[in-house]
Amino acid sequence: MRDLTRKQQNILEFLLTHQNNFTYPPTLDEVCSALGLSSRGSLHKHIKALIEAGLVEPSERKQKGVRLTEKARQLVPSVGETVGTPFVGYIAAGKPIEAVTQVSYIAIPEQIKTDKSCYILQIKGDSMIEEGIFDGDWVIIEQRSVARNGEIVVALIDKAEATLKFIEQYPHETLLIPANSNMSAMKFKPEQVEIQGVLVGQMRSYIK
Amino acid sequence: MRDLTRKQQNILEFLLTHQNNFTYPPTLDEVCSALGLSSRGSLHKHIKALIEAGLVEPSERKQKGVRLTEKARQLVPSVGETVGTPFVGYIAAGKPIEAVTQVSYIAIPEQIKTDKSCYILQIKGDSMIEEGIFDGDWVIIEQRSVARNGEIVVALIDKAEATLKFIEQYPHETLLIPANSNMSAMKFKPEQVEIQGVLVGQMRSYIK
DNA sequence: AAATACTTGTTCTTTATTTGTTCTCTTGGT
DNA sequence: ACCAAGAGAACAAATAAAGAACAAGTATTT
Repeated sequence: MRDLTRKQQNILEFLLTHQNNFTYPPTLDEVCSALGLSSRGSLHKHIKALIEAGLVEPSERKQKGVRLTEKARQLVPSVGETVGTPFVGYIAAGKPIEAVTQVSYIAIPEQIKTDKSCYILQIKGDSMIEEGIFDGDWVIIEQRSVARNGEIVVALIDKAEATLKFIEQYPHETLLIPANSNMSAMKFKPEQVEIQGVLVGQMRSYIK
Repeated sequence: MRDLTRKQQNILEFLLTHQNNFTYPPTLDEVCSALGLSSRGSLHKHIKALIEAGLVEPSERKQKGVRLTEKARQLVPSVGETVGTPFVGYIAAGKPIEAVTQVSYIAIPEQIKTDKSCYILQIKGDSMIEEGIFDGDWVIIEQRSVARNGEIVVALIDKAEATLKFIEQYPHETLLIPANSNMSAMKFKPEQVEIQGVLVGQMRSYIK
């Protein structure tokens, strides 16, 4: 195999960590937007290098998307190490999730994630301050659409605002409860609230 | 091998540690920022010395980062195993650090550690609860023996008790201040307090 | 089925950014 | 004076990005 540049390794890593997130192999455009690129042409050059290295199936102009070879799949990083978890954006109560232009991958320890598919958000705001979740903290969210009462969830309200709150669901209403005594619980009809994930881990940096 | 200066040994040490935590070698700029240098040019002089000593692969102007030679890797047999940051034990205010019998290594993200040598402790107790550090949380500590006022440190008191607190140091006294309004600050003579590290990161699991 | 519009993979050219390298100038310690 | 070390400027090659253009594939409409 010929040497890969750093960028090419990044792309390979992206493909490896996301082969489960796509139902079909992603098209060049999809990979582009996932990586924050705006030109298919730029990406294609990298893909070509991966094809030459025997890591991506040659596609012969068929529009089948980017498919990894068996060889690439066997590459998956050494023994039991956590692969990267995508850092997808910021969450601030009362606003939609603000996606980062370039999704980055953070290798987090298995202790603070689950074996289901997880993603990372960074907190803006103080609504969960009494739970020890501060402005600037990262939270690891397991992607799912149902939760048990008392769990902390990423909830999308009226398909517009995202927020991180405790959830309590009753037959005719759903409560979203902050952990901040200056704020009060909010009441919604169940169909207004869409669960986008459940909190499974948290981390914070004290540097700078 | 010709003699290395102290600085060159530091750089070699960094490179040896780095290779365990990342899939690709660092660029000169990355090494610079890891070591607190602000000039690539200065660093390059040292790298050149390491190349001459046969410890770093010559790079022939390719942008491949600073790669160690096989010879260099064999210098440190132990690091091959010690991937990650060591989890060394539990810290509870008023007790010595309770070391775990078997040290384990956890791969933690760069974001919550520094490039210096770090270790992990698990918290027992509530003395830092208002800082969002809860019972059961893990904290990442950078090993050093000096701290600035206002930093959170692992302090060993009278060579007997370990504790995690804010520190304030004055010429004739040292204050250790909890983040829990039920507890009060403690006052010591400077020589009673030995700093064992400074808090740089924290993480928490919500999985039962 | 044929005609049409839209996607997708591919190639190329141009422009921008990153990286390794070399130099010169300073600083601080011995 | 000597040395290790650092800052910073300058440069060329390597790498990456954007965008235009095109053809073969796919989808939609007629």
